[in-house]
Amino acid sequence: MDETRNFIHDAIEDDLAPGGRFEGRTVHTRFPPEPNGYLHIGHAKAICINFTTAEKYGGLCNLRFDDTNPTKEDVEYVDAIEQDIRWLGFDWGDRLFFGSDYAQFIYDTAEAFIRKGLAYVDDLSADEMRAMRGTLTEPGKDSPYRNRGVAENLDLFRRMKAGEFEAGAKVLRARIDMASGNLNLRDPAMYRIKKESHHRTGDEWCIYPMYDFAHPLQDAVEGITHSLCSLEYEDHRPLYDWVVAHADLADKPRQIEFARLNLTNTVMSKRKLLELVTRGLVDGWDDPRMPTLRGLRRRGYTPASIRTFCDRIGVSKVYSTVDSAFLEHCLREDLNANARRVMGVLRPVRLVVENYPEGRVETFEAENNPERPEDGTRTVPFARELWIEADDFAEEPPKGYFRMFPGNEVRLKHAYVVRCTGCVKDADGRVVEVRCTYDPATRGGDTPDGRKVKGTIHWVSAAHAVDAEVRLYDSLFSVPDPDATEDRDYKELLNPDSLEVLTGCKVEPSLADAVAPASYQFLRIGYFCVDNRPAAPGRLVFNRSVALKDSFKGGKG
RNA sequence: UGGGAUGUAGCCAAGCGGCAAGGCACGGGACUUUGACUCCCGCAUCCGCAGGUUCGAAUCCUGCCGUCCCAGCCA
Repeated sequence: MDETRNFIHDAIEDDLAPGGRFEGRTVHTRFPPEPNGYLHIGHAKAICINFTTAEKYGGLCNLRFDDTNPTKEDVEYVDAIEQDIRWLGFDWGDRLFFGSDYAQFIYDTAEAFIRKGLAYVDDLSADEMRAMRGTLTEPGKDSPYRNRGVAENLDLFRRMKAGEFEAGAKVLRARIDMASGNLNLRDPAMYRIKKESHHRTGDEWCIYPMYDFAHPLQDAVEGITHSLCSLEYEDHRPLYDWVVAHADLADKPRQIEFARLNLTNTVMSKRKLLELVTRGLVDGWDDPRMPTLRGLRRRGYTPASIRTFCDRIGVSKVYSTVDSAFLEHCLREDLNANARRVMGVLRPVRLVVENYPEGRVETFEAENNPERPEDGTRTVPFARELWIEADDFAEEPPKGYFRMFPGNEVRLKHAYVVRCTGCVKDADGRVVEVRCTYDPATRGGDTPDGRKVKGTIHWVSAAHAVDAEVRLYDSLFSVPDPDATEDRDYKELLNPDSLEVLTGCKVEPSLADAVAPASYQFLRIGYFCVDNRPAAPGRLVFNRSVALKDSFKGGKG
């Protein structure tokens, strides 16, 4: 983590250098979510950047809920957000803050701005204000209330606070420059009237500060040195600096913007994610196909894999969309190293070992993880009748196929080498049973005579197998960039095959008591986790986190 | 002549005047009791384009082109 570099680190090191803006200071960042929705992988990037940047320089990172708009925010999200950040493994110590806690301070600062002639109360309606703001290419016009005296402004502002005016009747505006090329500087609103209960301050206030006024003050009060945010705030930086410059505070935090994360085959906007949930297009915020942290968690993503991902995608100011395959790669890397291997048959077909005595059962020791010998072994039972993957048998093998087909030898992982003798089909010609004979000399799967057996397949003893439901997930959208397709509603681009539910799957008995959040590698298939929503007693549900890579390019098996 | 950013491989991304890192994806090979993992090899004579400065430019200068963001009393 120390060797990663980006332009933010460069900027911080300049600031810390002798003569720099923050020479001798402790680097202090913050993650400032608005409690109006669940966190997603895009937030994870911001969380990682803020926490790891502070850590890199021996600094601190605060968690601050940016709750300045009572109409959109809810306490229910606060807990969820805290949980998700903790789950990722970050710790804000005792530095949990709420923007609303600074309400009085921000209000006092607003009065100070009024006294300095930097703000005025405007009676214009929202529509009138918009009409007078000008356009991208034309300057705006001064409001007729722009030159009210300090005393009148102060009086009006206090009466706004006292609740004398209805919502929308008046706003406090910064007095900057109605002709600025930067629209954010055309006398932006600083305070608006909202007669609504706030999730923390209740009915104490009926005026609430706007982000542009509140955020820089919150940063400054907390002693934030580097306020890291996304690119769309670049245009707001002059305003941020303006507020900070005129506020009566020693600290002058520096805002630095970076590009937010986009991922292929998914959407990241809160609005769209919310719509997917409310329309029932997914199974809630924690649907394993959702890019929310809760969705990823339920999918089987580990905190480590997400942090590695965020670390490796880098930080820059270029609008970018990262290939989801890279996120999957990071998950496989983590799970390959840490997930125990088991055998599970998703689409079972019966295999009968003709020369194996009926009723006989023997057991084999199977390694739990070849990448971690210290994880030891487990016992798997073997008998005459087994389940194997339907895909692992082909009456007429495609080119390059080296699994089970008549006459071919294949190894049953950990057990014996068997030779396929044929199959039994039903009236419709469907294979219902595969037949084979085993070579007793190959116990454990070795070939004492040194002969090569190319194929190795997984299996489960029919008599000992445990039934399970397996959910196969794929990408939520069938196109790389659902947001970019303007001629079609993004909901039409949902991948119809993003979920396939398989019942009657057969897994080895060691999985009988598996509980979330355990992850396993089902040999030769992929990584699966126990679904973290409570299943009916005795029922096992596995979610596929990500499939194993498969370099077999032959025809369908 | 609105303002602010940004263009390095299919996708991320280093690079900061000395002769194009790395990862993902992809292709080939080795190994293999997972067609996984691992390991090799390949993958930008070129850095949006055009000029210029320089012994030397992706890095500096000029011009052009493309893309993104901004007209909430949202954040």
